[in-house]
Amino acid sequence: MQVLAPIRSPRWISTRRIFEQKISDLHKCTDPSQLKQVLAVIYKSNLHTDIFIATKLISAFSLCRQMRSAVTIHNQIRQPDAQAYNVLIRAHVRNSQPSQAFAAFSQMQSYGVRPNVFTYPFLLKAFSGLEIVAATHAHVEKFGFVEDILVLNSLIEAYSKCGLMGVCAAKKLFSLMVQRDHVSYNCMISGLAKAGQLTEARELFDEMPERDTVSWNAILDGYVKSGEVTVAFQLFQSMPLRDSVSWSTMVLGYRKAGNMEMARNLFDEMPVKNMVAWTIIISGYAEKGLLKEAMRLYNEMEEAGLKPDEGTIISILGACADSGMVGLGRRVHDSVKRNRFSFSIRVSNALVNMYVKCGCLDEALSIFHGMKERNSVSWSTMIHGLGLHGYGEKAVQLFSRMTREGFAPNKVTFLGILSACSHAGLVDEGIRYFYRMQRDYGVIPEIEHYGCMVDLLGRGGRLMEAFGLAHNMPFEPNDKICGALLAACRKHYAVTRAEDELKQLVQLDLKNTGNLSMLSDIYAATGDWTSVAGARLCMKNMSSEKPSGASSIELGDEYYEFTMMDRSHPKSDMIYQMIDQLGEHLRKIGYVHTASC
DNA sequence: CTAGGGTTAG
Repeated sequence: MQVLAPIRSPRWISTRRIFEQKISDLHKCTDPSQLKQVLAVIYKSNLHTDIFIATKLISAFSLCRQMRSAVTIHNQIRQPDAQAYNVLIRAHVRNSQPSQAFAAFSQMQSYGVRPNVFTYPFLLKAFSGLEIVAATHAHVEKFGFVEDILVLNSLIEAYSKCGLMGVCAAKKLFSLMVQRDHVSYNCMISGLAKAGQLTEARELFDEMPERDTVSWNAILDGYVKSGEVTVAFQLFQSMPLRDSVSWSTMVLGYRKAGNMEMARNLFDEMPVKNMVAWTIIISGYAEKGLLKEAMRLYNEMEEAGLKPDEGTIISILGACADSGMVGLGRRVHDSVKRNRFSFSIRVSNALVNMYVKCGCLDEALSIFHGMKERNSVSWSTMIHGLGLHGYGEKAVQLFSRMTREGFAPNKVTFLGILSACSHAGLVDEGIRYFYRMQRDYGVIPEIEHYGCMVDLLGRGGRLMEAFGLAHNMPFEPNDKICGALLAACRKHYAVTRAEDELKQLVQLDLKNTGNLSMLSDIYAATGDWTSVAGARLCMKNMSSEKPSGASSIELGDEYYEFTMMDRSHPKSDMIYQMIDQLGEHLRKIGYVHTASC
């Protein structure tokens, strides 16, 4: 970094003014080791207690995820003022540490430092949840900032992120505002659009005195999020000014509608392609299983001199995980290493998840164990991953290690450990976790937890308990629950015993081909071939409405996806011949195929 | 202070 070049020895620094000049550009420094050098020089000159210099340093360290240094510097300020706290709060928010942000705010109050109007916008960014936003609102009233447009805009934004109730509160606040600027309108429009209240958002948009591009983008996003690409596109075409946000929103809209051609056309036409647009288009191809295109664009992006940012990496890795594209995943992993993009927790989590989902458990484990810092997502992902690969005992061990290291398991962690127990046949262990979850950790079971439990009991052969739980749980059974019950019946040949209950449950989701396929297996096991034919016919009729599950494999540079009875491959005749030969061979060596499973 | 992509759950 050029700014730092002149600061070579303490001799250069005679006065604080020189430092001020050098330090005003400090936030441009993205290399932690360079920052540490600067810090050393500053310590020598004993200027680290200076508020101005310290706040600059906190900002700079927080931008390259060096929060420990940022906090240390803050603690050494002699008499921190509101600005010093604001910077610290923003630093925590930037690094996804909402509870630390709140802690800083509390500390500020306990030291009697009065917040200013800039405190709340930062603070509110850290919060999610109606209660905490409402509490902050009360605080704002107590300290007499209710007239400030900056604070009110932030409150509207924060409220409208809290679901329908929050949007109501935001509307109320908005209507009571004496003065509104374009930001107030934009916050409100975006909030309404995100809550799906498009008509109201549109009305507000139409009545706005002045529209800049941000308002258009907010309403555009609303239409895209609710699946109205055509309306969005009409709006897009009538916009007076389109920026990269408008373009990328439209590209996302078409990707979501499954229209990658149109998404690609728009992407190609984009005057300035930024990281977000690249991310959307590459993840789109990856999500659809179009490995070559995804790979080609990824290379093209890097050749254009663009370095993927954290969002890009996380997004593409997520798409790789969903489609099993370990090749692209490795490619992304390589560029993370090459660009010395320090492995943030979220990037590492995304990598662990990708390797787990692509079947590379060893690589997932090695990244997980190499992480300097972990959060509950890291633990949950790894626990679930171990379970997925059949290592139930290891998952249980990791769960204990997680709690020993002071991480509170959340509802997702329990889904992971419950499914791990289920896969490994650890029935009693699983039941214990289900109770501990509620008693020791106050996690209230949701329908997914009941799904895991039904699966756990069912697989373990405790069918009646499984059915009992499905009947008595405080939720209506869904297709997942039915699926778990059907799988259990199929596995344990408990056809007649469960049939009545089953029929009742199956009514719920006849559209799920996976469940129907299991049902037909069960009929086959009892020799009820008429019902088998019925179920198969039903599936065939449905196949036009809903795609059935597909499997995929990556061989060399090619990625193949295939479904049941798939004949799309040019060599499918040969493939099926090979399958027949394999079957013949298996029969010869004594394998008996059963119609059930 | 306002707009776009983004890690854990069958």
